Amino acid sequence: MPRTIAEIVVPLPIEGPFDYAVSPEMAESIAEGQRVYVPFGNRSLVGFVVGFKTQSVSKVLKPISQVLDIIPSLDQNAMTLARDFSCYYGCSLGEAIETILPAALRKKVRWDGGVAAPVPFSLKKQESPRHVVCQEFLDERGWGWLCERIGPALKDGRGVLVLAPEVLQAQKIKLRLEKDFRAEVVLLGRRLPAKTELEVWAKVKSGEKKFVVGTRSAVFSPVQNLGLIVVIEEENRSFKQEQTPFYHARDIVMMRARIEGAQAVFSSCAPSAELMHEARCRDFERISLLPDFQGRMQIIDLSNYRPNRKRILSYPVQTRIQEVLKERGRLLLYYNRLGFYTATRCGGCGEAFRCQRCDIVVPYLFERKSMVCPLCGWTAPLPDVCPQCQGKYLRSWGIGHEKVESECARIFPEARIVRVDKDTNRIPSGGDIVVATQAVWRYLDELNFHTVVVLDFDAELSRPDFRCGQQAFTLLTRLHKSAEHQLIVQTHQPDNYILTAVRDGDSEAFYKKELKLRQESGLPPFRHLVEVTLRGLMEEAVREHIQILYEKLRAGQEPDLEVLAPQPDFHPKLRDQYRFMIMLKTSSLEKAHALIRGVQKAMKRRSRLILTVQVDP
DNA sequence: AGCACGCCGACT
DNA sequence: GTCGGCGTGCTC
Repeated sequence: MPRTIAEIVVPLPIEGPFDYAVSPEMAESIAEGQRVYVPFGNRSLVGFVVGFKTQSVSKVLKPISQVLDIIPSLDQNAMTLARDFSCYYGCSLGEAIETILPAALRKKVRWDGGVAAPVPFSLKKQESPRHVVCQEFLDERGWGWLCERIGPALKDGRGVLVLAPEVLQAQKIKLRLEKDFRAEVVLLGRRLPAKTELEVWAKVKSGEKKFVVGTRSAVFSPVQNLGLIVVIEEENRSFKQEQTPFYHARDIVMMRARIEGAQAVFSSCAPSAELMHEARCRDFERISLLPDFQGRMQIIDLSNYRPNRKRILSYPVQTRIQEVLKERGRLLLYYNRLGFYTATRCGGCGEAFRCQRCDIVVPYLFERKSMVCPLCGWTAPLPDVCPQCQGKYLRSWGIGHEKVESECARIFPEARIVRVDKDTNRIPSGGDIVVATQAVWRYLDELNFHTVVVLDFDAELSRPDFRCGQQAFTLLTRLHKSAEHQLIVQTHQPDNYILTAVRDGDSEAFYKKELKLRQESGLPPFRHLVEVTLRGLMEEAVREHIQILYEKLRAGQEPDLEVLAPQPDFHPKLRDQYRFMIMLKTSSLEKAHALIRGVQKAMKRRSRLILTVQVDP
């Protein structure tokens, strides 16, 4: 086909593509997947060539100003991935491409394609390889097993991509892989300086480097002849991008595996229920290398000990701590609530102090001598008098992790106590008792304890998040390993399925029950959730428009496209913005996105209201 | 997403 | 009489 007109998409939330005239001298070199610089409205943008045609419905075509790539930044596989991405997440193709490319290539820079043109690899693709879920800790055994999977892929000359949830882990894994395989491994991801990212990216794309490790965004690494994708700690929420276009690396792994004929290997001590369901439906190979922890876990039913809210340590736990200390054992007390007190109230007017920007009751941090908003970081010292009524009697209450620390100091005066929270920036050494929030997670590989105590298991289940059960299961599974002798859990619901599954080492029981609950509620992985969020500075405006939005969406409801009534978001106010959301339930994302797109177009675009769409939040 | 165009309120 | 607020439409 003569290349007289190019179809070009731009990285904006608008459907394309747009047609542009190709000058005769460009016609020779222009190709699909290239970046181009094009006039767009009254400005110019970096766009992407997605096709060619000889006729256009548009009367006047603007010419492409410049072709920015010699070798297309996006090869055939990347283009297919971008298309799948935009359909799945309901964003424009241009936005999808922008997320796939390294940051440096989103700007108007020429790119010559790196050192060498891609070597034409043999197109020997495995015939839909069987994916694997392995329940394991990355201990000697688990690591060995993983290496046995990576070795053959490398030997076949195929590319290998390894994803870890955090940069620190990715770096450690890189070193470990380099040592074990005596091969060069490159680290790739958005955290690198843009220039470095581009350099490494180019070497990967050219086929010069084919062993890549990285975090979430590395899932887009243009690894050539991709044979294997390994996902470490698959259930970790870091694999979900928390900004538009809110993609989940696991979804991208599955897309790429399909497009490129690669095998996916998921490693986790507690894989997500979503993955386990897919493993069952699509017949993944399933392996468990989990050690037997039978008899290590003890459940303390708090109902048996006169519930006293001021006592965070039940009598049997106190006794146990005393014993462990006597044996010179080390303890971890897990308690995921920051601060000394969790709230402060004026005795006069009864008002609790809230963050001005997020409208939540703020905890008091003893170490910082101030109230700190856990959402936006707003901080203020406790005032002497109530700003509302000038009352002098301010009262703080509620137990935070600092309070747990001070309780321990009082009850066990001889023990050295260390605290771990998100302000801690190194592995806590020493200390007989470590009091920690969820921030301790990143140190768990380095730390082992004689005994681990989960002080408030019920709190883990009280969040309004349908995945909190999964997270509680992951937490307990992980802590079970760190507790060399005993894991003690304080709870009011000793028969909870998560607790019993972990205690009995019966993860199947957990997945069975968890998936049954999800199915009954029509939640992922059985149906997709699409969350439409509207946010803005004026509460009334947001309320009013979420209602309008709801009515329009509801008009397009279908049997398999359920539109739920508007609700305040999980954080109804965040950094001065009010947030409301509407949830759609469907098994067809195309349907949901089509409906939302239509409604968005029909809705008057009100000033300063921001609408975001999230698939499976 | 930007940006221009266009229609109604408080100012040099 | 205008400056400028925001609501609306368009971008090949």
